[in-house]
Amino acid sequence: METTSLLGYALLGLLHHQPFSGYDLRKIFSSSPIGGFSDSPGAIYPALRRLQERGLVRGVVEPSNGLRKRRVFRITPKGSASLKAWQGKAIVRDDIIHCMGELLLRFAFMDRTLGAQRAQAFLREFARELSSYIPTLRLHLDTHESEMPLSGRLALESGIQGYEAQLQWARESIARYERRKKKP
Amino acid sequence: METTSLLGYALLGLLHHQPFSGYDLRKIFSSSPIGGFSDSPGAIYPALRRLQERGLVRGVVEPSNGLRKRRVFRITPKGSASLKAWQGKAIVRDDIIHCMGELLLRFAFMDRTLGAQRAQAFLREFARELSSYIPTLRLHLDTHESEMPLSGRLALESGIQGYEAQLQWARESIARYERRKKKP
DNA sequence: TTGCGCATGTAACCAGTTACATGATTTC
DNA sequence: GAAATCATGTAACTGGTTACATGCGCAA
Repeated sequence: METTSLLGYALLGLLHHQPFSGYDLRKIFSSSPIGGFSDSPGAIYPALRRLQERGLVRGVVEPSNGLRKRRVFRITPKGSASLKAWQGKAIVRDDIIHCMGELLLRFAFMDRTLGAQRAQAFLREFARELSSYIPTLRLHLDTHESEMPLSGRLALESGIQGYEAQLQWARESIARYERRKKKP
Repeated sequence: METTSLLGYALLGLLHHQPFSGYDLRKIFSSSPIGGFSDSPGAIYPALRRLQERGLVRGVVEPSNGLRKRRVFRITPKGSASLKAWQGKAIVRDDIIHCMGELLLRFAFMDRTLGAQRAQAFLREFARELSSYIPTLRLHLDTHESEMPLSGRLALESGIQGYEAQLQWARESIARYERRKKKP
């Protein structure tokens, strides 16, 4: 079974917007707070090669402004389909617990791939899963409070408040899409 | 250079509190929302073996209530020292960006290792780094707003609000420690 | 001519994932 | 005697980290 790593999808998401060289992508990762991916060549170049081997991107050497030749990668139709399939997957509780960063990454490129409609639907699903999970965390905290030191309780509390902030963000974002639809 | 993985430190943190078998630790990871570690045997048993090889824990076989023998692990003085050194490290911006989960894990066991005083100091450092980082994120969002689709802006906004929630949590937690000091 | 910024890569290493193997004891 | 639970482990694979290697063009 051939799977794509989170880094792979991040690359696909960026390449869906426009073609980039490996070096460009490294700069993007090092200069912007996207996801927190490493900008090391040992991560990005092998990842691009894997995507190419699987036909999701295609790199062609282009001699840029007199400098050293750069290999510019473009996403293929197959790559675009793979990206959209990944973004469109249903959200389950386990994603909330273990893959929050992945969910945000899926959403980040969504306007330009699946469109505003689907992005809104994603946010509604996200909010639904969050609002069903948060009470179970609260319950866990209440029932195990006595066994935990203050720092442990607070660490758990931090997680809960983080989820609550995400939920609030999701609701505000849905409203933002609604407002934009009225007057574009 | 011998380093300890995040999972390794999580195990040390739990074993600092009391001895556990590998199976106990698996159950803890699968039943509680700690960090989001895997409860798979392929992760935990090798991690325990590595800790033992480096003298940070010691496992002894104890025939429990007639069931199959269990190997119970205890933290060693060297393991305890290593745990405390890790928890006591200075917080830098890169920790905020790339290792937020690690920071929370460091804090979660802190009452029982470094004490309430040091835990409070940790929270103050944490709040200081957060409050210096958040404005740079806001700036980044403001300056790059035009190039990003709505979903991209919102994803970044989500990160910022998450950090703000953490900051608020840290301040409340500091206050909680203060209050507890007055009347224990 | 030294060094820096652009640009691409490779190799050794390591930890986590998945899946499988094993074995004892209790319960139905 | 079949199944469930307790309990420990191994092996193949994969992807990211770190560090190193290389090569071009330009400016000091």
